[in-house]
Amino acid sequence: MPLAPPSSLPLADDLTKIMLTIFRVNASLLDYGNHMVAPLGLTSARWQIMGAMALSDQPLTCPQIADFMGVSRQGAQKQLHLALQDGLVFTLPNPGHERSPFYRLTEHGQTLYDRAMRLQDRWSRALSETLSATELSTTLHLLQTLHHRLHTTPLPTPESTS
Amino acid sequence: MPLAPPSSLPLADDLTKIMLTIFRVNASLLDYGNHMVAPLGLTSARWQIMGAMALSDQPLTCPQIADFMGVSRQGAQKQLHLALQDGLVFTLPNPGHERSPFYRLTEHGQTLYDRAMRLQDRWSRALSETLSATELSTTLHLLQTLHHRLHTTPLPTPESTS
DNA sequence: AAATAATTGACAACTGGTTGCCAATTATTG
DNA sequence: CAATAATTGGCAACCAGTTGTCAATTATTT
Repeated sequence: MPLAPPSSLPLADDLTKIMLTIFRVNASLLDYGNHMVAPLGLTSARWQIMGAMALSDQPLTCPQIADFMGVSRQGAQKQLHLALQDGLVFTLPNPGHERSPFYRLTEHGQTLYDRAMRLQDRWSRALSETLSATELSTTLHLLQTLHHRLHTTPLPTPESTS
Repeated sequence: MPLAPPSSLPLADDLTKIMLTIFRVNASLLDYGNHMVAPLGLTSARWQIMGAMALSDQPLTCPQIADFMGVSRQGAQKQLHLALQDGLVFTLPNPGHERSPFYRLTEHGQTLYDRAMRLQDRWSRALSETLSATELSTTLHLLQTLHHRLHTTPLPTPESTS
């Protein structure tokens, strides 16, 4: 996905440029997200895993959180351990599974999450202020179909010399 | 940047959703890129750094490559060392700087890069086939302005209780 | 009920990126 | 020309994520 070769097809060419821009925007978003919640003592990763618990009415286990975040089980586990250490989260015994407890936000964690959410809200508003509504919804739509297509379009193989 | 809280403003709401989708698409792209070039013995990171050298007519130093990639100097350095070990790249003495050599693709590296480029081209075509041209260009445009706005919109601070 | 399969957490190793510090080189300035 | 500042590479530590292996628990099948 890295660099933009001049393709013959304008469609594919635009798509390649979109890919590259997505990489850059993704990096910027992570970066700015990190800076934004840093004053709260949070990181983007910490914030994100807190979101899984904040948005669920039921207490969640680690694998459930991983699924929700679209991340590996061990990735979620790592962040949960760190969140435990940070006092953002505590465990509840899971009657259905001895070794796999539920995780919930502590009061402190909930407070920090709420403050992070307010920051995100203001940031989003500021950023979206001068953007066109139709462009925004078109973009959202295309990104979603792109995401879907990514999971259904087979990868080209080096063998096939089409 | 993590999760989508119901915002009152539809614009900001869409933007938040776009952010989340960007994260997912970004992850998918990296993932698929890695799978695509894996048969060539490459990774996305290796491929990307090769692109910097392939697309430049002049030989480049590590800091130049880092700039081009939008990555830290040490990040580029790491990949260059690995690319050296892999025989994808070799160094040329830099008359202007004793310790900072030029890097260039080896023949093998160039061959692999060309093959990766052909894969990327076919992949892009396949992916873009059913997408609308206007949606693509609108999306590209919005992502680019978003990227730009990210670097000009100040972060909200926890203090300001707007 | 017992054997087998799937889920789960701990641990370790790895990729890819960051930052910070140091020493060497190069550039700039006085 | 000498002092100082900036650039550069090497090294180490760190963050965030992945995969793989192992043992323990839970689910399923026979």
